[in-house]
Formats: sequence, structure tokens, C-alpha cells
Amino acid sequence: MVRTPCERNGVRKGSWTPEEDEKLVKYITRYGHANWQQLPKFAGLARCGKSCRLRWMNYLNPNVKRGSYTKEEDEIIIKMHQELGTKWSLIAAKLPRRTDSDIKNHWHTTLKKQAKNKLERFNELIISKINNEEQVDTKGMSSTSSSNELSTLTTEYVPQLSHYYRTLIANQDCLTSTSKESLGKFWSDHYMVKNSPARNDHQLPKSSEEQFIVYYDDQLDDIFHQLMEELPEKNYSYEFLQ
DNA sequence: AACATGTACAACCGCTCAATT
DNA sequence: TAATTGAGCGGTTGTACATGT
Repeated sequence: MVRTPCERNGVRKGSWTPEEDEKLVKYITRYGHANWQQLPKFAGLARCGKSCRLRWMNYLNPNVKRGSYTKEEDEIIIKMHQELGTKWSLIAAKLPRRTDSDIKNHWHTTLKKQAKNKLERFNELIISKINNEEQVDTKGMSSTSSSNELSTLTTEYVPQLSHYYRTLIANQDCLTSTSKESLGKFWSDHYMVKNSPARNDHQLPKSSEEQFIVYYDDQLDDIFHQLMEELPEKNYSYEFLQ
């Protein structure tokens, strides 16, 4: 990709030329990069410090790993994205020599789609489970493999969703701290979902139309029902399923 | 062959936050 | 303590290339 170079106030913008790259690499190799603001002036570059920093950090630094991602790296990124959201620098910290910028690009171009498909499949399976439609397999898989897939996907998504609901509960002023604690524990131990966006911003539902369905196991006692009654109904609706 | 659409990714922009003055 | 500065971060854009119609 080559951006059309342009100049504003003598500061060049756009794609870097091989000559500029060479100047930057030579300078940093020799003197380091203690001050990015001053660096372009001393390195003889008509660039802003920010541009130099970006070029070095993401492309010219020999420690940066570029090229295709392994399956393991993809899995780490997807998992970390579920846990942390778009904290690319934290995600990059788990992938040696990959940059936050490169991971972000890879996410937007490739992994986002994969993750979306996975989540849609997860919701599909959960809903069919809720509706006792396990036998009806839209993807032509057997009931057993469908259940296994659901189990795998649930393991992947529960931490994120339980965090979301725990945050929701924590923000309800009408609940006592004991209630909040019990509900918080509930989300750590049980399952949920339908129309419950697997949000990564952990915010309260934005629309009063938003609804979630609670799917839970037989061990759950009445406490959940009681506590849910304490929540202001206006904010959202919910259903209980067994 | 020509055009439209999708994909990949380099680069920029605006913002935040910590360090410094 | 407040203001300033610079580094870093995440979102977005612009463009080349690939693929589809």
C-alpha cells in the first residue's frame, strides 16, 4: 500500500520511502530513541516524531515479528479479546514480538469475522437448547456433537458474559450488598443467555427492549428468582427457563 | 476487459495519562 | 497544585491488490 506523500509545514506525511527508513534505522541504531520529538531533526528526517516512532515500533524494529499468524496466536488473540476487549497493548504483551497495531489490524481483517461466526453459533445452540430443540440440527451435525460444541463454546463465553452480568448487578443501587454478592456468585457458577450481547464494554443494556433469558441448572435455589425481583423491571425484561 | 466489491495493512488522528516544570 | 509536554494507545482512514460479476 502506498499513500500519496504530502507535506504540511515542511513535515512529510504518507508512505515512508526506503531512504527515510534507512535514515531512521541508522540513527536509532547509533543513538537510540530517547526523545522522539527531537529525533527527526537530528536524523535529518522531515517527519514528525510521532510518525518516526510508529514507523520504528511497528515496522523497522528488528525485534518485530511480521507475517502470517499461527493458529495458536489466533486462539490467544480471540481469547484475550473476549477477556480484555480492545486492549491491544495488553493482548500484544501475550504474543512476543507482535505489535499491538499489527494484532489490531489482524483482528479487524480476519479474526473479527471468525469470532462473530463463533458467537452466532453459540447463541444458536443456546437457543435451541433452551427450546429443547437439540435434535434439530441446523448445521447437519449430530445431537451429541452439537452438545459438545455447545459445551466448548459455553466454556469460552461464560467468563465474559458472567462479567457482564456481574457488572450489571453491581450497578443496581436497589440491591443490598448481600444480594449483589449472591447474584455475583450465581453468574460465576451458572449459565445464561439469549439476546444478551456478548459485550466487551461491560455496560448496562442501552435499550429498554433488551432482554435476556436465563438458563440454569437444577441446583439453583429460589434466591435467584427473589433477587431478580428486586431489580427495576423498567430497565430490561428477563425470563426463567428450566 | 472493465468495473465493483472485498481484503489487507500502513499510516494518521485524537485522546489519555504520567512525568516534568 | 496547575499547566505543559511527550509517549503511548485505540479508532479510523486511505490505498493497493485480489476476487467476483
